[in-house]
Amino acid sequence: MIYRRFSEKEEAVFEGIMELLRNGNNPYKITVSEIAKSANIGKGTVYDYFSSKEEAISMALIYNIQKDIATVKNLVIRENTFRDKYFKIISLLQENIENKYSTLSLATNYKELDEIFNHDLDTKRDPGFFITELESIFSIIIDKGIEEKIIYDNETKYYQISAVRSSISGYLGYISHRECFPNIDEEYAKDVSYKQLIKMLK
Amino acid sequence: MIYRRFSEKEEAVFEGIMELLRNGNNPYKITVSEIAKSANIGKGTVYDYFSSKEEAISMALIYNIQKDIATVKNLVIRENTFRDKYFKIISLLQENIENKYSTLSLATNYKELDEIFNHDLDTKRDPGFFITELESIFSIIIDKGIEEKIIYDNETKYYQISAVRSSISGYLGYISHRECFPNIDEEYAKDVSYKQLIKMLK
Amino acid sequence: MIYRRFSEKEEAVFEGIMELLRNGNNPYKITVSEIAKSANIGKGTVYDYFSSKEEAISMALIYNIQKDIATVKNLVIRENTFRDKYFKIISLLQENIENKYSTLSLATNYKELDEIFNHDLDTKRDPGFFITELESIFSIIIDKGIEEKIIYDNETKYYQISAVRSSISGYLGYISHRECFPNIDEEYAKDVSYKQLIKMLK
Amino acid sequence: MIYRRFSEKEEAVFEGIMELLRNGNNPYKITVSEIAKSANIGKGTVYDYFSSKEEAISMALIYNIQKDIATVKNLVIRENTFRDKYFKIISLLQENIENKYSTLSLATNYKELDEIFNHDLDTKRDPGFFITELESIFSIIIDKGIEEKIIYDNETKYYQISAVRSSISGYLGYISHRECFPNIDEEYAKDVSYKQLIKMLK
DNA sequence: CATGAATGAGGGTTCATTCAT
DNA sequence: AATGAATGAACCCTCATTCAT
Repeated sequence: MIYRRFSEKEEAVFEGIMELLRNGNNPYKITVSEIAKSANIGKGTVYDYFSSKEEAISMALIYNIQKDIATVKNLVIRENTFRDKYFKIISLLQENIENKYSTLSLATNYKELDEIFNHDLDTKRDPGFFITELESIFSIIIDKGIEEKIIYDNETKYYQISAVRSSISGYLGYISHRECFPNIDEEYAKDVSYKQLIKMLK
Repeated sequence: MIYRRFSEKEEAVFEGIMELLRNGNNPYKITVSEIAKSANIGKGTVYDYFSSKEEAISMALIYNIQKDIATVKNLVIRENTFRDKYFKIISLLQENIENKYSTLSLATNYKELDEIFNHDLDTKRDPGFFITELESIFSIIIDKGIEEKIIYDNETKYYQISAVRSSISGYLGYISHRECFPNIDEEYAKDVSYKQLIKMLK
Repeated sequence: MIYRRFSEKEEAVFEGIMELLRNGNNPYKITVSEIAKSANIGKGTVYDYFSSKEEAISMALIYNIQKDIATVKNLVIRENTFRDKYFKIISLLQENIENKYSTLSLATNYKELDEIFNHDLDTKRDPGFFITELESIFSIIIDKGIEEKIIYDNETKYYQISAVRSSISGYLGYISHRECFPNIDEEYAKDVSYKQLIKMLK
Repeated sequence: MIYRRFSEKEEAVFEGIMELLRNGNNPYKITVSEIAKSANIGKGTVYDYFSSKEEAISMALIYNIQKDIATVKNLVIRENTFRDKYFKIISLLQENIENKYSTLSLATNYKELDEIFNHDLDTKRDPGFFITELESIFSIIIDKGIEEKIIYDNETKYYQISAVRSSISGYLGYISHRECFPNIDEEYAKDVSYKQLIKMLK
């Protein structure tokens, strides 16, 4: 999606913005002054590298979504079994969500980036980039499951991917509203999610 | 959550705000002038009924989420079979999402209401209200499925609810990113979602 | 200055305004809502009797200055000796000043009424009304002093009046900035003022 | 009271505000737009140097009171005789008062600065600063009078200072309401004031 | 008469953006 | 290249005034 390398200043701006978001700042309310201070550069410098505040924030988010997806992919690949891979991905997504500002929940709602920030980026050219990336990770997991014969390969690709998406969403729904499930602990919720995934794919 | 009745002007403001959102306005960028114009009242009048812009928008959203959930519930109850109820709910949620500004996706991310609008509402007192409401609808569907013996009752309540949430999320994921699935039509996606639900609960 | 009688509502407004001022409200910041509430009448009613907020406040002030001057005059006349009359007037002015909102200091700065409230009143017609009134009280005091032979009658009228004005101002200066004179008590300051008056008129 | 130096822009704001006041603008009604225009700077720039309109106005007034008192002091010191010093101070005060917006009458009513502008300044820390400054000038005059043996040194310091304050107030009362004294010319009023001063201190 | 709901002009303040240094 | 002082458009909100009831 964004292929070129970024200059030191650009990355400083990205990191400054993410720092602000991680500290609980509302992305629609952060100011250029705050960004500049957080990035340890002058306010005018932001405009030497970005043509508007919206662009800077949009690019910072996309940059981080990409980075986070890449990280998730690497760590999932590194796990050996189907079960470990699945538990890894839901743990990573959970971490991301709990990190106050979830780049990855933005990834699934990336339309917001365009609509809310009113800044076009390249989503027009490659609108499903993030989804595609995520689904490639899902594929890796499914392939492992088939290899391990834990799940069958008797459904369409769409069905399989959708099943992973569904079971993950189920777990993330629990995480996002844990207070609604006082009797359910994390372990159990993970097990339920895994069980549902297998049932769907058997 | 909000139990009292609203005055004519309050509802005009709510409707004005929803109209703006439906027309694609960014909720973080709409101005009091726009709200007043859209509601056909004077700017000052907004402040006779709400103490701030944030309050007006927050309340408009909550009001509409409640209304939309109630509508969904009524329409789902009205359907006769397990299958019809399930297809009804995913169709209604789809409609809501496609309406440009989805109150119900806000319902599942209602924390935003607090955090982004910085306005407390009553979510503090009853934070899981919307989720609880939605899950009561899921329960109705599950009960029907059990009654029809299409699904079994051999899993925990949490498992059952979570299964509905998962399979719905799966379908909504398709809807939200249809452009990523050029070969999949709506009918098929619905069928997949339904099949996954049944598999999880068998 | 204002000769006609005032209706019940008009006096309610006057009293409402004075109440607000006595409670420390800034006269340039009180609102019509506050005035109406303080006067226990509807906001619209204020405009049935006054053509603007400025007029209401101006008239309230003038009304009260007149009332206060009349009170001072009566109480000064009632005192029997030169000394008692002088001590009476400075005590009354002191009370007025210490009452948070001094109508009488406004009287000597009545230009403010016009300039600050931008409302013409009748000061154009009778600009020195208050001053003249106050000086008639000073005259009464002087006459008594001459009668008692405590002071002589060998200076011009202007000189005599000016002497009273000066010695009173001297005392009020002390009252207004008592914190600057930690070692001077009220009694002593009054005695000094009286002594200065006599010296000027001997 | 305010010891630090002011930047060019700060002084521009001060001068802009004073210009507005000298032109008869009500200090409670001047707007930030007017201030900015009068100071030849942008509206936003005011807020780079002052945190609110009230602060800007309060500081402008205090700054000018200080400057004016310092000027008065210098010019009074420069005069050689008791009589010249006294005539100098009343002339300077007269000028100040006639300048439409009298900083020095504010000095004697400096509580207004706090109360009316609702802005704290340092008056809390040093409430009598202006009064003390003025009285130090009065002292200079008195000392000269004693040196010249025109007045005696047989009264308390408070009495002496109070006498100067009184006689000055007497003259300023004439100036402020000249229309009430159609037969009295300025020269005569000054002579009366001077005579009263001497009588009080003999 | 009396009211207070409704209005919208106008105010203080913020902040994205520019540009001289 | 980097800065931050300066700007002014645009926002939220207040409140004097009106007018239908």
